Amino acid sequence: MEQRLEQKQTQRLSLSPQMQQAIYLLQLPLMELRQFLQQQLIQNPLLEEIEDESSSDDEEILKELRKDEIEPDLQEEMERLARFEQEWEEYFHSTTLPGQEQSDEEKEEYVKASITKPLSLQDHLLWQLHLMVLSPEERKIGETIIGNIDEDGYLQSSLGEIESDLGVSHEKVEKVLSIIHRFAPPGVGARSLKECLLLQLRSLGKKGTLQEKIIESHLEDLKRKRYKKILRNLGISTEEVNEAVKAIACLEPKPGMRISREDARPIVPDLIVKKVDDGYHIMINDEGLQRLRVSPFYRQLKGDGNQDPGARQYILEKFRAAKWIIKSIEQRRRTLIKVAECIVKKQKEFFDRGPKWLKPATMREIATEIGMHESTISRVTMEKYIDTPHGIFKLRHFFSGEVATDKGAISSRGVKVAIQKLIAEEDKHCPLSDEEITRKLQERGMHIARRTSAKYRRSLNILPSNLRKEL
DNA sequence: GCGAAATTGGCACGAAAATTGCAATAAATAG
DNA sequence: GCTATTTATTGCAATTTTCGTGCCAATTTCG
Repeated sequence: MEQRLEQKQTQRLSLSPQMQQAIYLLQLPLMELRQFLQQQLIQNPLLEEIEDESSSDDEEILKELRKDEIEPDLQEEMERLARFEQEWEEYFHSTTLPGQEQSDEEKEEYVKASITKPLSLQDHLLWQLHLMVLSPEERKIGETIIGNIDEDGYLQSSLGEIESDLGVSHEKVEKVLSIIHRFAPPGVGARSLKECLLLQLRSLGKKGTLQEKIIESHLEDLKRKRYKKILRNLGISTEEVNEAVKAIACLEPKPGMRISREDARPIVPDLIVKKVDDGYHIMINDEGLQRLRVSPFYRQLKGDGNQDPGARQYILEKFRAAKWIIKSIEQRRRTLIKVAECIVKKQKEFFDRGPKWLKPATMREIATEIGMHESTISRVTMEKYIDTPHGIFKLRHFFSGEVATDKGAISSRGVKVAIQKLIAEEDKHCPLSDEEITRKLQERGMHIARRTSAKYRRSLNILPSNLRKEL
């Protein structure tokens, strides 16, 4: 075996910490940007929020970047001086040295802590448990059971594990579990889908019904739509099966999801597109976003040579940080608009005619068009939403692969829309197989493989043909 | 109930696209 | 005019993920 020593020369471009932070700001969605700015307002005394709407024009902010001195009111000045002295004291006595800012982890922790956590399923169940009259032992068992319930609402560990962990009898655990089974949302604490559905039926007062019988003994047949087998075995009519199946379909297979859905936060779009006479107007949604400026008073202090060198150093540092934040926000704004404008231009048909008309597009294409790097596009479009006349979409929605057709390329999303339409129009008693769907698409000039149309169908949450078949 | 045909989906593969970790330097400006 | 300091560049490349497809085994349907 031969051993060699090789020397390799590579060239790398690296980023300054400032640039990295600018990139970090670029990828923040609106809500998180608000939190970041809030945090900066607390940490940096030189930053202040512009409250007066009339002076909050973009021009005003840009002027702030150039430094126009503004005389503050005397009273205000005195108050600020008092505040500054106090802050300087704190700064001087703090262990953090200039330039040695909080670590990223600390910042992240701070942001995490400042987000109020929504009430989880567990909190919800514990609250109900504490309303019950129970012995301390039963309460302890209850808490352990609830701790083992996943977010779907199912009990993840076996009763045996809970018994041995707590050193209590099987009967006691069974008893507490049966209490939890009566909690809301119905079906919570079940160990299987069957138990979950039966619990829900019981809570609806439907004990001993046909629905219960079907779940009890034919759940697998029900899943696979073997209706004929069910009606043969139970000796019932097609109508009865149909009715029971409809009722069972109304039950919630994942009861825990109800709670997490209730807690789901509304989507706040970062961008808004409005139709105007000759095209589209794109706006940044900065509702609730703080407008910042460097405090004119501190700016004056910065220029004042008769101060303690430590104080001067502190002000200079905070001044730079404040200026950088204001500039980065402005840069983020410009880039976001630039990318959105390019997307709207490229997807004009989508905006004019609807979701079906989405064109294929990649980040690389957009990047080349606006003269930026694709990694920038990736960061800009990360977790951001755009409000369009056709609804709110993720910015990423406008990027999709292409599928060759007889009349040029169309987006894969366009093909999905076509599949959806084909299935909506099919004969429900004799649904289209993936092979047939593929053939029909090819007739329409869309050339994709059978495997691909099957994957598209699956991504649309559409069941295979045998499971779509109705009686 | 059997066997052939039809259907579906897991796996693997290669290509393309997207994501992520780096931690500079030339040009402009201030002193 | 020289030196020190600040500013302006949203980039490059390695890695990871996604996508489209063929193969093939498992499952379902149908006669």
